[in-house]
Amino acid sequence: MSIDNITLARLLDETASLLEIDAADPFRIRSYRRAAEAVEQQTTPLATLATPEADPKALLAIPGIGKGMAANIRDLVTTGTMPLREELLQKYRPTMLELLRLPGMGPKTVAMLYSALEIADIDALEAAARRGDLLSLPRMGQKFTDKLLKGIEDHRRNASRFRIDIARGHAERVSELIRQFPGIDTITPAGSLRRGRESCGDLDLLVTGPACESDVVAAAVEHVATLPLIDKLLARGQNKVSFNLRKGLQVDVRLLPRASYGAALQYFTGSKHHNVALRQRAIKRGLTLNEYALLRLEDNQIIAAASEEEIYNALDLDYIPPELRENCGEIEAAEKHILPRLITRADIRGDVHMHTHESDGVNSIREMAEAAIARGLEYIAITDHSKNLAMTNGMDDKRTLAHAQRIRQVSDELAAEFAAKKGPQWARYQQRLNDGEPESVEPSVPFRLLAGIEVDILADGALDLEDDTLAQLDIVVASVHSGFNQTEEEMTARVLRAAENPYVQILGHPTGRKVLKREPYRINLEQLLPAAARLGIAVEHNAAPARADLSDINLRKAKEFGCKIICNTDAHSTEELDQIDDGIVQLRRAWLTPADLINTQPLEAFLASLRPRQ
DNA sequence: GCCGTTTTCGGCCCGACTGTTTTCAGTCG
Repeated sequence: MSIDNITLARLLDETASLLEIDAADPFRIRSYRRAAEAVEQQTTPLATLATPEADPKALLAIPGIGKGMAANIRDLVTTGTMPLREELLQKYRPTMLELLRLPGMGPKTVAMLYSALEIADIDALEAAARRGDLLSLPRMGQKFTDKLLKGIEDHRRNASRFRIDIARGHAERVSELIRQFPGIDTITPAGSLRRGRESCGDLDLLVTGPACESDVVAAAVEHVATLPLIDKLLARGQNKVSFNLRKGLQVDVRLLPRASYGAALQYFTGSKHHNVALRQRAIKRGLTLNEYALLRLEDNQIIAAASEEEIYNALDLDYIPPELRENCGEIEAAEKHILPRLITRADIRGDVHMHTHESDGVNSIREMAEAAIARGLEYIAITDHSKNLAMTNGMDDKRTLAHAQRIRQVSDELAAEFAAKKGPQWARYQQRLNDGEPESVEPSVPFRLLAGIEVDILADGALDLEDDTLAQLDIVVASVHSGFNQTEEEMTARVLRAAENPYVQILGHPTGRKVLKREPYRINLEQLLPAAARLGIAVEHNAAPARADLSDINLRKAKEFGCKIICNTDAHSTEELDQIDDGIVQLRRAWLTPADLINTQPLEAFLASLRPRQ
């Protein structure tokens, strides 16, 4: 069993932490961290590049991987460990890495606790803190001990991160309360939420407006520090407030004058590595970048500060969208003016995976269609569950065909209304005109509903409906919903067999991956994606964070293998159609353009790009 | 340990906050 990139990255990152505890050269530590990040971002499994037969230059081609790190990676791949790591683990204990996750605990403190009291894990630390043993150590008073005990408690209760849509919900609730203070104009979530990471460790909210100017900001800080939803106030400075929400999520609020808002937004959006690279670039130009401004070094003259665009432009770069700021080539692309035109919501024309109350959805066919029209879509497919999913009231062959007939009937009704210049499409157009939307154009084609199915892939790879039934539908999405206890090989073979069925056009949520939850099943994408590309079958990027999706890395893989990629919501209600935004963020992080997705095409072209029907 | 438009050595990003301090080290983002 070969080691995967995520594990490889984790081992390198742990080595960096051990080096920190060992008080090693900070630049050496940084290079281990950078290597870990680089490894995590790779789309090809490094285990295949680290074999004796592989081209030795392949690893060196990755930025941040030099001769030494390549040797480390080869050791990790062949032996599962590496000399430096083993040496450090002789000296320290692996449980010390967990101590570093406690708030206020850094490498120096961990090292000191180990040498003074031989404390190497959380239990021992807690016991020592309760006995008052820590008070005898330098720079450790009662206040530190109390904070540490609370930190241990929080850590035990909730050591996990928050899924992006949950975090965004919290951000909106907090923002609403902050906005009640007079003189607050803008509140922007920064950090990993703005970059569209799938999960957030904490929330960064940047606030600006007249009330944030430095001479009056104290009152606004007071307002934020006393918000009713604060569980525990963590820190409070001149223009910064940190607190925990009851769910355990940490929120950092910064109140900033308008003049430096762009610099702050840039700074706190990150990522850390992107910012480091940007500041290095600034220095080479005789400038320095901090959270207040881009300054000229010689006379501290402000070059740019109010907007991110100004800052990037002053560094001779095109504006870089937050989703790309991971120091993975975006700076070079911005310099050469070759950043991709990333997908936006307006590019998505169709959504061909959703459910109604015929199976486990909550809305009717017509309601889903009207909601899709209201969101500017041109076509959708209704794909309710098939019979194997009894608990969702899945449909047998007969019900499937009857349902298809009703879907086409609604489509015809809407088309008739459209022809008569009535109905939801014209209503939306009229609404947009009234709202004064300049780009609003008269709708020219009627909205279309496609009759589809989300057919179940059984344990042996067969489908649970007859081919004759599938042949009479417009869209067939096939997905796995049961039998997750199979091995990776079995699961891959199962889905591949289903993909051989000529009526299957789309593989629904192919990885079945659930963010921040245990994976329901493992599948070998290195086999599945090329096969899908060869068969002309589309792979779905499921937009819903709550269910399953292709992460940005898997999306890049799918593109590299030449797959047709489609982004669907798998909505079970009209509101869930908005989850397309969560899917788009991942597409953007993967550097995908509208041309990389097939449901950015008008209906006829979209249908033509699907696998041809028999 | 990495890297190169100050290149094979000598650099490598920046500031705020906290707790325990009388000037700062450590942590954090």
